[in-house]
Amino acid sequence: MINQELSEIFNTIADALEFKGENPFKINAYRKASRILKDFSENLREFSEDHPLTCISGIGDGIAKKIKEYIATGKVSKLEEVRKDIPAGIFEMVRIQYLGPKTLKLAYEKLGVGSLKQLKKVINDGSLSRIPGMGPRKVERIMDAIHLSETTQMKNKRFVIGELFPVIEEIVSKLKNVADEVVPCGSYRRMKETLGDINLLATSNQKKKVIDFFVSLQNIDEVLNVGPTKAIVLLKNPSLQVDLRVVNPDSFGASLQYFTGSKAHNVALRTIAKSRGLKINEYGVYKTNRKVAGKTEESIYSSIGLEFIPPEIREDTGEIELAKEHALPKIIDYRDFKGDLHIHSNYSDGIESIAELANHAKKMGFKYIAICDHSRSVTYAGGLSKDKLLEKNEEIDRLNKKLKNFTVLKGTEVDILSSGRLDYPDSILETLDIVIAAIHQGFRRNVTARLIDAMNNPLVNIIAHPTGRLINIRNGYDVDLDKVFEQAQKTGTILEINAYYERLDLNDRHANKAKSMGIHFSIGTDAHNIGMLKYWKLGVGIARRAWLEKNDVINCYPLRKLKAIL
DNA sequence: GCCGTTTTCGGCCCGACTGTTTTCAGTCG
Repeated sequence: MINQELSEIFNTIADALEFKGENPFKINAYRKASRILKDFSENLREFSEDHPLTCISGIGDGIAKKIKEYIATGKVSKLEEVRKDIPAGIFEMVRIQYLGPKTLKLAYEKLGVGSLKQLKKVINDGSLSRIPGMGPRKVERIMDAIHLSETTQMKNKRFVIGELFPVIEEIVSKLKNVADEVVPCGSYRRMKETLGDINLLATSNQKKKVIDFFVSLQNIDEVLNVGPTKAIVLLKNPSLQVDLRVVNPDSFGASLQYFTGSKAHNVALRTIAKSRGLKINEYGVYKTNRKVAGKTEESIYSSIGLEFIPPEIREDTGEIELAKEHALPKIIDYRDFKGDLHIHSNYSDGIESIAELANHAKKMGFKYIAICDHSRSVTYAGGLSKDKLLEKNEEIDRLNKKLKNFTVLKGTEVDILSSGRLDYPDSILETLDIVIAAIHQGFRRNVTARLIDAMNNPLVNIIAHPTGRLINIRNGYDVDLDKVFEQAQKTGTILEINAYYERLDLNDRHANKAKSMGIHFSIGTDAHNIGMLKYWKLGVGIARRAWLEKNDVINCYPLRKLKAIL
């Protein structure tokens, strides 16, 4: 993907300039561009055809020119130029913790170190620690970091957010024994689909006590960093970094804001504050030495004239400009969610009975659920024969008579076969309240055409997990999403945001694009057991990141309106 | 290299922790 490639190129240019000791602000401009392009929602090649690249905030004439050069020629001459006289090994070593540009430059100039192999040599023979400015402890730290980077292969490894739910929950509940408040922040609070680390914020007037407790928790492999208000540890299993910051209760809002990020969002906020003669840090907002805000997160935003911005959209992708105008859309709230529309029961490959699922969902506060078991061809997942499906319908009818203020919808996740046909005839689909069509086979066979055919059937309400990707496991189907979106727009077909944590499909960027075309969405956990129902929140999180509003998501509709749209 | 509710020039977020220093540089988030 070209965006990714350009992102890496500008990051490497930044590394090179940093090694050379050039203007830090110029370096920062490249880093910023790298970050922007990595998360940019459109394909840059196509985007550049009908937009000036400089309309992207953070991309100016210089970088725009380099992007165009890359599109035209497949290379960026600036990159060739700056890395010409730097050994290639430097670019690998700079990824290792504690090996920054200054340290690498020192080792290069004094000892000619240009590769990891050479670095290890000067560590082992003691020459590195004899350089002025270095010392035994610094060298030891570097040695550990090298070891870590070689043994764990966790280079840039990001964890799927749902996998970390239990890990976060456990640490938070333990910390609550010693701290007043404990809140997970960072990309978890922003509901990104993957997390690189865990950031925890605690409030307490006895900070040291909280920190001491934290660094002595079980399951800690190594304490990387510990001070009076902050500690960083490396967990054993899973092997990831957890940062804890402890502040006084009166700084809670400021710290929450600071620790939630994103970094780009925070930098933009602090810049606005500065232009207004204010200073934002993690303790509050200050006018010279007087604190003017900090207790709540809302107070931080209002102190610099901004509307409150929900965590999930703090990515500096236009939310700040709208907040200045007090014109942010009212994005879907977790409380708007009325029920899960994609659940499997023990009729196919789920664990629990429909009654058990219904009772549990009702306790969770849902108003309805849809039971959408697999269709007959999906034999490996216990797909239902026609007769079995009709039998299931009858069971649901009986159950609905007994349930109060709760409804089970009769559904299916019907397969779109390799031939392009649906796995049930229309006469069967007609007996259902909700029909989700999905591809589980033939991932490379005319996927786009098959999806379009399915959408042309008026009995099909929803397309499940439209791209078929599994995060960190496999790429999606061979599908042209633009065509799928066009067809969904034309036919009024609803697209699923599958909330299972390995899918999250559509993702935030796709959903945002589809919304702009007026497409509606349904959120389904694809739960195969009761424990998976809780991941509905991930679906809403993705919807929020996609800037969807209540009306865009059919799970927010009361039952009558839901049935009407189906 | 980017950007503009002081500006097309002259700024560019802010602080914690570590280690090597005797007041601060480097790295990280």
